[in-house]
Amino acid sequence: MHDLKLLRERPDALAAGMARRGKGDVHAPALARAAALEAERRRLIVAADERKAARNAVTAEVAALKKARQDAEAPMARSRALGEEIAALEAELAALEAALGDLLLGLPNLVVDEVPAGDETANAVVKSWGTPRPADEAHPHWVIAETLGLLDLPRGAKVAGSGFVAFRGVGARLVRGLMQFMLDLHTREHGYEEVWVPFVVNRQAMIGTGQLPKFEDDMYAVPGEGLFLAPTAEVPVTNLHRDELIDAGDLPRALCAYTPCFRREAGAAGKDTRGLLRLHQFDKVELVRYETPETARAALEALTRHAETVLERLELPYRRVLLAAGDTGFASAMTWDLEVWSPGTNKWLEVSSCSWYTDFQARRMNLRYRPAPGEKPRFVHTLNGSGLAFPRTIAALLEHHRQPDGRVRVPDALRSYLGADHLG
RNA sequence: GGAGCGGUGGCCGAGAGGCUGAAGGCACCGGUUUGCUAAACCGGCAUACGGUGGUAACGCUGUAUCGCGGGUUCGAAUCCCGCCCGCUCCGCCA
Repeated sequence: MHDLKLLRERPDALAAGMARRGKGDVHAPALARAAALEAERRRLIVAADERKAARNAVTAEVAALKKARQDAEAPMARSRALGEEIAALEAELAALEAALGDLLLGLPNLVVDEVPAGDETANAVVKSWGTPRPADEAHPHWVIAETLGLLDLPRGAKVAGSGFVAFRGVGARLVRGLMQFMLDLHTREHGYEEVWVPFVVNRQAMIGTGQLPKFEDDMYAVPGEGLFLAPTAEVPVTNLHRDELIDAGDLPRALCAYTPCFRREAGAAGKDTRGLLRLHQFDKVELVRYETPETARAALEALTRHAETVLERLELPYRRVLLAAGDTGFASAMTWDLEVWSPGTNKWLEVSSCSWYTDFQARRMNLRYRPAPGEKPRFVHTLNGSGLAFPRTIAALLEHHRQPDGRVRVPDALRSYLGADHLG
């Protein structure tokens, strides 16, 4: 959500910013319409406010007359007439603001200057870590996992459909171990507060972080309840402080949470569907930060390092990719993806997306802070990133640490959680 | 699911048709006093959206806001209806 003042005073800047996302002027009609509605909105406010002021004056007259026990019928009639005009203007205003709100909620965030313009072909690898194991397409993770009995794809599909998986035995324990390992790392070494949150969220929360209204088709809805299965912990965790005014002394705040994530992936049928690459339900530990505008950029680097540390401890080669404007998510102003190397599929797999939302989400959530006593509230800057998503991490782990004897070496960091140094 | 009670500013808490953007307190800010701190005293202290003046910080001004949405009324924090949330009790339940 953008500041209406920006729409009014710098519509060109808004349009230019949207254009950097590389999809031509797709937002130009909405911007033009929003600007027109905004002008009309002000006209209606002025008209309505004038009449309200008049009514308030008339009402005071009535009170004075009544107190003096005099006839007040004339001002009462005037007030009634004003009331009807006000009601008509307000009805018009409400309809207009609803339309304007819909338009504004559908406009993406502006990216910051250091984000390259263009589509995903302009994405830039800014960092690499580790030595990727040569491609070994004979041993993709789904083969390794089924051979070792970690994963039961057919039975997952049996109970919920394709895109839902069952882990078994040591595989299930691996999931639990990853959850504990990641939460321990972020809480003990990176200073995050662990939270455990609802896995379903209401519509307002989904609007707050930007999933709605635009991406409703990708979400699982709970019929009749007005609820959605959380597509990422970003939604329940970031919305925890919705509609709050935070003391500056309480910033920054760093929260981390494990949650399952549910995504319909409505437009993705047939793409990367083997094994653990793309699921309707998966697990993730998420990092969320509330920052001031001054600290937010540095916090994005810090949060991304926290996610990278997970990969380093798991001894998995990865690279950091700065997303170009056109590939940057709807609500994000800047995103670094972390991609882990998957020798079994000969691909880099996205396992984390670390984003800085500037004040875009905070406006939608009405999440503010007071910089100093006596100063006016400002919107908080929000950030989040996976630290990490489990399935692709597991895929890379199995493929990368597979030994010639077919067993999988467990990295040191994970051994105490699994109680074993090998799988299989 | 049923019954009762409640939701007021950053926080606590009065108010029960007009004099209430809202008493009082806490917190916070400025000042007086003070060896320092504390205390005491004086003053200040909501937000949003408009209009207007200023490069701006901000000033002046209007409107709205007492959980949300409707209604009654010349006028609603206050009365009525619906909804949401919280607490207590009952029922059901892992």
